[in-house]
Amino acid sequence: MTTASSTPAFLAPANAPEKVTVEGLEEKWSVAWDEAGVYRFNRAATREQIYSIDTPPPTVSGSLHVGHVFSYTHTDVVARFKRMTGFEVYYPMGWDDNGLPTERRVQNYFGVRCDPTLPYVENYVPPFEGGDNKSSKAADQIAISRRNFIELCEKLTAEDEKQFEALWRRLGLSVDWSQTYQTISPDAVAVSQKAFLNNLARGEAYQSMAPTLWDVTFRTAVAQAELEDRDQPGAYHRLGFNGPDGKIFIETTRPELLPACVALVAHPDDERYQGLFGKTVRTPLFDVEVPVVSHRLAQIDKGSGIAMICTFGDVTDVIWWRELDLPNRAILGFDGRILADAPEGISSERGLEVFAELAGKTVFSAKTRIVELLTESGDLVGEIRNITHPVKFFEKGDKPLEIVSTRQWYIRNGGRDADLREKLIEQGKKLAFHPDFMRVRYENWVNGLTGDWLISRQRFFGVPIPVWYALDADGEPNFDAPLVPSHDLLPIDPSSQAPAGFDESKRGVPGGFIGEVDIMDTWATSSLTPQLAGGWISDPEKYAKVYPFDLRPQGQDIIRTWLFSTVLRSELESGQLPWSNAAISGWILDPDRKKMSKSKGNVVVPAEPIDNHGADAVRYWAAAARLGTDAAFDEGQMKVGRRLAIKVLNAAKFALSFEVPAGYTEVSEPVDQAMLLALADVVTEATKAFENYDHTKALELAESFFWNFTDDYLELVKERAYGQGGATEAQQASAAIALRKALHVMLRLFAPFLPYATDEVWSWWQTDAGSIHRAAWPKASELSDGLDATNRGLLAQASVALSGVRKAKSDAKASMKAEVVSATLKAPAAQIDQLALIESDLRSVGRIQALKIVAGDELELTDIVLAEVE
RNA sequence: GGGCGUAUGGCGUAGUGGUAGCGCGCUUCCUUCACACGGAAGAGGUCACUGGUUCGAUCCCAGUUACGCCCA
Repeated sequence: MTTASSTPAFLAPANAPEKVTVEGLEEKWSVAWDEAGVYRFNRAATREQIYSIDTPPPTVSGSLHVGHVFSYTHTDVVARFKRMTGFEVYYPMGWDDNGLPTERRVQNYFGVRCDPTLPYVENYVPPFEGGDNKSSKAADQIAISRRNFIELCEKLTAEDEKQFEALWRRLGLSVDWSQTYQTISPDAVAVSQKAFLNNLARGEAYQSMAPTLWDVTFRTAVAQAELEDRDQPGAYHRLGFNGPDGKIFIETTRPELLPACVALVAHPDDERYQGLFGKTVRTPLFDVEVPVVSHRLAQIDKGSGIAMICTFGDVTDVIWWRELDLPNRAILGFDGRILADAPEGISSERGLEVFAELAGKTVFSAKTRIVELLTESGDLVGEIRNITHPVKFFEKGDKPLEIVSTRQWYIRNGGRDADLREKLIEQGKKLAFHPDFMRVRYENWVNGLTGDWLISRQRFFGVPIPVWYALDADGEPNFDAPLVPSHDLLPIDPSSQAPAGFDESKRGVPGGFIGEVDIMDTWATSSLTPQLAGGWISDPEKYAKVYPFDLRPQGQDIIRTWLFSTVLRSELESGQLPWSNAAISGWILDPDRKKMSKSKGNVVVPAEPIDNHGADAVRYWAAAARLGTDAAFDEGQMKVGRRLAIKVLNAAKFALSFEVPAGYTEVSEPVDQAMLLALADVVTEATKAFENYDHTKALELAESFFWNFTDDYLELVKERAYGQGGATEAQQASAAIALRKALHVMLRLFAPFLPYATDEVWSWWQTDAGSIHRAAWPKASELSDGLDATNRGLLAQASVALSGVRKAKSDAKASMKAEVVSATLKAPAAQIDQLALIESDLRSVGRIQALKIVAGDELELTDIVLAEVE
């Protein structure tokens, strides 16, 4: 409460411009906020005073679309609310410049490619700059070192980052722009490597030689999280195997893997094959003896019920191979072509001949050829049946994944460890998801994990796995005991730096060492955004104050990747949740309810709606959609937002135009008190909604109050506020003070949504208070203290009466300013005394010369007699 | 095939176990002393479908259908 001696802030003299407009507010205020450091994080605050946000780093090599504007606005609204409620908000911005999109963009833009075996070149100048970003041929690209490649990446992404930042500033994100990070910066590499080395030291990271899902285009291993099933055309081929008692027919979609066949399998309960289990059959063409085995995963009703197991046609083959302890006769190379040498097992002259013919062929050509051969030999019987079936793809790839045996790095994620899985589920229960049902997606993913997290990638651009391997006297690497760097040397690149105790001359020679050439999955870095954003290595003091974070905003599509992997790394590293709240935004759909995506070509560039409608308007549209709910791109909503912003400016100018007669500080009139009491309820409810991460409801409450305020209250009291209609000075002052008090509160309720319009108005009269965005969030008690609660509801009654006047005039097609000679207000007996209190205001606004108030059933204005108009 | 979500006037959306709100659009009007980037009044909905619980269901339960997303 203000004391009697000081003038309350809302009574400060106001200086509104003659003509108000939303035009130009963005340029004016984004500069002003920056100069005043309104959003700068004050690191002197204690942990309890800090609200920290693990902001999603946008991919800078992609382009922004309105979906980004949508979800980042949701976060900003929360940040602004928290800042106003007294928190010191840590709201950094990251740039994701790691990964394949950037790699490809740099290749095409500069005409280079990365070869980590090459040495670094000082002051390197690329062959050209500004490629058209269409794919250039690998053969035309100049090979350069990893460090040079990364430097070019940083150069290119720095440009993108500037554009992104400019857009975010225009949108009004209250980010502290001195707190940014990049996922490919030396610090990010060091953070990723340190976390990895910790995982290794604790036994959570390990290597394994295993069949691995492999993308032949990108020539890299692919993790479970990057898989997707796509329906593909395929065909069943019926092949005859030579059994002890004649032909055994199997059906396969992959006849080209016949040389990799290691067994036939049927279900243990399948009557038809009981006699064959334990016996051997011979493969057609290749004459290899393979056993007939039983396994529960064999499907009785699929094809002939018996299938061939190959190394490896699909993930089921891997399970059979592992569980049944079968030999490995892999025939596919990393390039997706049939290997030059026949696998062990093929020994017949004809078998070797056939294999030699297939060697070097792609899977596709090999299939064509082997079908011809099988047809000639009569082993392929019946018609080839075309089908459509789901096939595993790398989500960024366009060829089906193959399975090859490779040495890879993994991090334990609970896929093979029930205890860890249980712990992760427990952590998920402790995390407050907004909306709550999103937790189920997390739990489904954790429970559906089938293996550990494969983190090594056979790419060049990214965070190197920071280990070396000692070479023995024969030059064979010892993979079981990797050599690791000490943490103070991070970041390191094992392909250009030597491990402790060696120098470069020992690289690749017997008794020397080799560096690991693989890099990490980009999620291995992204999963550490709390550590990156918080300064785990670079600023431990700050890190202690912001971690665990308070909020992780993100999209629903990356719950299984980003959210899960971050929870995992945090659990492994510190045994706690990385944040206490996860706010999940929905999708932006185009007006036809289709998800916006680049491939559909229906993307809206975010600068356009901001240009057309203004930042406040675009923010209004975004904020009107609840978390977790998809929203349509709706320019109509933006127009509504723009109208709201304009109305706020105009209503404020009007409300501030009424002078408060000197000496008065009280809101004495019942209807004025009623308005303030109603607003107090709005403050209570809106605050509650915000605290529940329901910004939409907070906006709705503020908005609907505001429109009532302008449409009814302002109309009702303006004559009195002007001092007309026989109002006393005290009555005039009551209205003028109430208007200012209400405005003072409403502006703050709108500030998170309409940062530009609200700060503009604030600056007209709250000149000593600084930006509204550092003002205190309103409290209900500011309004309701000292008021008579029995006046609550009076404004609603006045509105009903006011509607009656308007309807009568509208029906008569008369102006709202038409004179009314007489009218009768009927009201329930209990309300008559109350209504008498606003009789004067009602007569003023309605231009009613004589108003009778009588008892009736319900509140109603009747017997309206309009003055004669010539 | 499994999981999750959604279904409310032409469109976009709130909401509640007891007469269904709002915005856009539409119709009819009204200006210019805050706002025509405005204001007023009005028309328009059997709350997807089928059952169940209940005195009463748009809301709770079960099932169906459609759509979206995720997973297999």
